[in-house]
Amino acid sequence: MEQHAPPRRVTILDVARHAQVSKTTVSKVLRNEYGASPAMREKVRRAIAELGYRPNAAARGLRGQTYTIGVMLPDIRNPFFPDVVDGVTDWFKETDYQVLMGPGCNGEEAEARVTEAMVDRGMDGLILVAPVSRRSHLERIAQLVPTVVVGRHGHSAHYDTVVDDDHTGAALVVDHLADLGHRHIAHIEHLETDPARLAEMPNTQRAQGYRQAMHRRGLGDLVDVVSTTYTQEGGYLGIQQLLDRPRRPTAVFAGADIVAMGALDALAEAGLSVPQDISLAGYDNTSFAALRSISLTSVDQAGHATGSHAARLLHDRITDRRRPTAQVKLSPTLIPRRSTAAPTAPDRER
Amino acid sequence: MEQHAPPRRVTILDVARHAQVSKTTVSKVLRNEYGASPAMREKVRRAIAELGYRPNAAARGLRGQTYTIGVMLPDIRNPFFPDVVDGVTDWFKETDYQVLMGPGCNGEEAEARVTEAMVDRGMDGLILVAPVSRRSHLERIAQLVPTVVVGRHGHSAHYDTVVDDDHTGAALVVDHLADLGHRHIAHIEHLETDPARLAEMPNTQRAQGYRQAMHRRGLGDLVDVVSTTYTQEGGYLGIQQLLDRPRRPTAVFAGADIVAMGALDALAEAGLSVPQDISLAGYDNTSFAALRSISLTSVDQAGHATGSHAARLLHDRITDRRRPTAQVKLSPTLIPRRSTAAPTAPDRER
DNA sequence: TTGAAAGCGCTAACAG
DNA sequence: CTGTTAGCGCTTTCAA
Repeated sequence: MEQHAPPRRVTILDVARHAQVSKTTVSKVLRNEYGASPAMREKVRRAIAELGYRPNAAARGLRGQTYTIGVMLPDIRNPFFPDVVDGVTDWFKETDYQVLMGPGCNGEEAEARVTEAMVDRGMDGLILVAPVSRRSHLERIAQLVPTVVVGRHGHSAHYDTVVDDDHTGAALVVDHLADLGHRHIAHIEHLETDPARLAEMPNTQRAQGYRQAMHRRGLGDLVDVVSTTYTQEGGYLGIQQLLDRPRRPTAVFAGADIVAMGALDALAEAGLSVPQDISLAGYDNTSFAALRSISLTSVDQAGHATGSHAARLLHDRITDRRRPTAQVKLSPTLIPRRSTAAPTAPDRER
Repeated sequence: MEQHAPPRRVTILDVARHAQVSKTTVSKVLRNEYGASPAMREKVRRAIAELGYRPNAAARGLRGQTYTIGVMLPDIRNPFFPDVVDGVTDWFKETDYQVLMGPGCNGEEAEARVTEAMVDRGMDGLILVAPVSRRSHLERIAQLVPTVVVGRHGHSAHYDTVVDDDHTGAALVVDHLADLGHRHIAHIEHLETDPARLAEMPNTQRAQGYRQAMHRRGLGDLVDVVSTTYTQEGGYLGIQQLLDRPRRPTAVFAGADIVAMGALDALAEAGLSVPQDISLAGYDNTSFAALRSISLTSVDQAGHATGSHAARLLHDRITDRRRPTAQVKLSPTLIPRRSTAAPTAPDRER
């Protein structure tokens, strides 16, 4: 017989009654806690299955944990982030935790809103991917709830970090291009003005790595940086500026694949072909870089590994909140493709 | 003097005491409910600000609402979905609701896990984007919590739907290609085997729309469908099969932009250029279709509008759960680009 | 219009 | 090992 009354949700008390035990025992079985005999466990398990019981997360949260992990993403359009998210969710897949994501939120205000909302909802841990918020806000959040910050250099006493070695990644690109014979290698960077964030942002590290590598290769005089943003439009504008130079670069290192996309647009518009007229490299090794019709040389950041490291660190911190913080730095690798080649007219003058 | 003790969170009771009113009054002000004088409201507002009070969502959820909307996405890698998410979040921006997303989960099992988790967390409403779960599961969820299903045809008594008119969208592509002079127009579809879902899936509608339009244009004999999947690889394999045909098509309608991406790969590999040797059209009008180096003719689905319609419907349903369900169908538009052109060797033989 | 008090479903002390 | 009981922070009757 179907019940047409509003189907009140099964509670822990229903399970207890059905299994003829106390709420406490059911609760213990639920959390795999010590203090329930195998016989009891079995009875409870059966009752849970028979009644289709599911614990109410809000009620749990009021006393203990919510078994929820919040992941804040800066921009879901950037195809690098799905890899990180996959790394996180795969790691937590085997646990009782559920991962929920805060919607793409570039900007301090939006970030604050999302992180506060996650704290309000009693999430057990937060993973903040490439946040742009000022340091003090990150610290404050981390003091309220276990937090791991991904993609931001520098270290904190309150949160763990996972970053890619952007400095080295940039050097990989410069070395690759220099090895091909390029000398005038330009870089399109994301302009960071806020001094508080400056040193911590990956874009800064990449620009710095570029400069240092250029000097190391004896190309210090040819350092040529255009400041725009890590967006498609930024790449488009960046190329326009570079093409206005009295001496055009023979190769361009775009700080992100998305920038390279816009750069490709601008180059096509200018009637220049890649890599014949100019070599182009990106950063992030997104799936679009791999497209045969684009075939963009790029730096692979191991997004999946980044995500699983972050997940593991977060889990450790949830388990022991006073453990000293850790900083994980992952090494990127260069993926050479057809968008980079030796310069046709050897750039030997100077 | 800084307090170094564990900073217990400010509760509604603290606010009440500080404002010298009752918890009830504070609660009413919080929810903008009727029954508090302007003077009281002001006092409470000030106390909230001074104490930096934020309501505990878990506690609220135990009695009333959690002010949380869950959005389930099938695959965050598909660049169409960010538009929908933006539409949703933009709509809810002005409200007290917070949007949280379930991580990309292709497959019934993963979908069930995420939706159940959202129900467990007492979310006030769910938006399921292009779910693959069987109908009965969707109905069950919708009976537990207000739900809007996006991107799935057919209608339900329990949930509202927002879909794009995929049938018409496919026809737009066929007409466009036929107008250009193409006759042998092939289609790469996503194979759907489950009869329970068959008619409801957008991919089915697109294939059907393609067939019908071909007949309408008197090209019924030339209908040519390859069944793979809506993935990059699906597009790659699809082209390989089409090129093996005794008579190759002069134009290909890929069921999704992501499929067209893979198709471009396969075409490049085969040494064929687009649109000189073959015309190619996609579906979704993702930002990558717009890239000048790709310039893919595609169908725009108005993802942002889809999202905001879904948000509005959900909000309406949360307000009145017994309102009859609504089905919103949005009209797609064709965005012609350089990947489609008149066939070079007119396909006039028959 | 205001406030006192009773829960919501669960976990954590503590008693048996 | 098991059960009783007291809250967690909020909303919601229901009196005053």
